[in-house]
Amino acid sequence: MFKIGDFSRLSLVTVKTLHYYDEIGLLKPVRVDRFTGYRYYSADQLPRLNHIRSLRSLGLSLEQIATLMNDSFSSLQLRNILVLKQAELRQRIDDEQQRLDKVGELLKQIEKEEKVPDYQVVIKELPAMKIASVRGTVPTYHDITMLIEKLAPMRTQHADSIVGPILAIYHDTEYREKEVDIEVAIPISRDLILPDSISVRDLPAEETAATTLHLGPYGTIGETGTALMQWCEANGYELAGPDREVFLANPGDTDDPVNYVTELQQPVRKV
Amino acid sequence: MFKIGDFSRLSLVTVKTLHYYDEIGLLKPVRVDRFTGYRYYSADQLPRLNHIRSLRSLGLSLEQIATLMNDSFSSLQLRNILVLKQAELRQRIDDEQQRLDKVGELLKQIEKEEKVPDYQVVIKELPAMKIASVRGTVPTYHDITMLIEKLAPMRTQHADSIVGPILAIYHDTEYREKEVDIEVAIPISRDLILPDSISVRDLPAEETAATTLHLGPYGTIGETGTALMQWCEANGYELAGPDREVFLANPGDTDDPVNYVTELQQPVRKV
DNA sequence: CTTGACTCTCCTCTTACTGGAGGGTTTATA
DNA sequence: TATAAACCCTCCAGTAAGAGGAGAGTCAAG
Repeated sequence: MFKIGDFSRLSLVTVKTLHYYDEIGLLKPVRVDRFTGYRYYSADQLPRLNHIRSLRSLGLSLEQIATLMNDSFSSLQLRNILVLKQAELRQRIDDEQQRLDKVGELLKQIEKEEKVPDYQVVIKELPAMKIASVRGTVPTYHDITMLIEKLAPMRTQHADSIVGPILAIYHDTEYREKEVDIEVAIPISRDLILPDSISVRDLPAEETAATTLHLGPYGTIGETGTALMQWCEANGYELAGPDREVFLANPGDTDDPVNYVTELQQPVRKV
Repeated sequence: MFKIGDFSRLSLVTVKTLHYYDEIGLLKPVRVDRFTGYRYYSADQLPRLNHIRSLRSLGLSLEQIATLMNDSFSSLQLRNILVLKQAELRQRIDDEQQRLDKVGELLKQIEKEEKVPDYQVVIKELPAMKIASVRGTVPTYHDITMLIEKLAPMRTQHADSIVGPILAIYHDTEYREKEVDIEVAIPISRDLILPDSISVRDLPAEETAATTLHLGPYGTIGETGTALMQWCEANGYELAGPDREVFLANPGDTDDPVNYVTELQQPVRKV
């Protein structure tokens, strides 16, 4: 029988860890002195401890290890947990790899431009969503309100199905001041039965989009849009689909135009 | 100005997270009502929050982000932190990949044998170490004590340089009962000036070794060794170098032979 | 005026330990 | 036999980044 210090040296596991394993019942000393509280371990416990450390080095949690070792661990249980762990590890490696790529790109940008990149523009993924929308060609950008009004019944009758802020999709492939082809949409959670004027469709995901926020009234939104396009060009992206405006905070939410928040989204592709 | 709930919906960041960022001073609301304690955010704070989330998605800690954003963040600082993160991510991916490989191997073994693998045998890496040693051919295994005695001055005069338990290396390429070529060694932390009978050398690392514990007196250590060899053969490893015995708990440490602990180590290579 | 939606602070919980304070025990030495 | 060094104990606090919840106060609509 060894005192905890000796056992620690034998096993190359710290005393603190042994205390902890005792506390959670994973590895209890073979004897505890009733009066002094001293823990005594026997050499036979080394294999169990090795087993624990071995499973831990695979990344299993102590809880998983405990279940494995208590329930007269069947190989089937072990297999299940390992398969789970395998999936988790694959996922994690994937994530970390993506992060690494992102970090690398950012670094390249810094080296090249010798300055901090412009965080006003954020590259992100636009998730797929189901939308209720009206599309039409209106005389000027301003007349978008006509389209928005057509969606009014949504707000009143299907408020509980709305899962996101209203947005506009600009279908013109070129910029134009007049006769603009706009689709106004509201994200919904499920198919709805709606008047003919409103259609329901799936808006597909966009893998990468350059996005930026426009704060305040809509008067200067054109400049913000232009700046976004320029950013895309300057950073080696090409436009890949109709751009969107997401009205995060709009006249329906707040009274003071200074509080309006709009996200401009431009799907892009790395050239 | 938005109440925290609205700001949370705008930014897609939970209220709890905003509370936390306020608490650690990373993003303070633009106004806090003196009487109700209600937090009010302004739309201008969205870019900063986006910036924070963007850096976090790269895996930076909030502390790092805070320094970056407080110190009127220079691109040089950002670069340094990113390079650091890059190295860390590479390391992590490497580790996880190794874990994944290990898990995969273990799974294959389970599928094949339909049983829980034998945890008595652990595959691990033997680190390189500097040793003080004596090597000689002794009549029988038992006479290893003669060699150990030659190392006695180490224990008395250089006790503070000893960094591990005493071990034996069996240099015979074939098993033999008599005239055994043994090296007895003690791991040390630095070069020492020693009598001619004791030499100092670097013991190289072994990438993979099958190891097992032998508990109790040395009488049956032969059987344990044989079992280890058989395990290697059965599991598709071939022997790759002289085997070792590490005397984790030996007559110098404990009186009762039942407490002896010896680790048998056999360097191997996957065939 | 009430109801329901929001918000506040404060508390605990998460993993697998590490570090330390304050106090008792063992063992070797003088 | 006294004492010092080494060893051991329990209990507490802390880690990162919030999540979850209790209990109480606040706000807006009908």
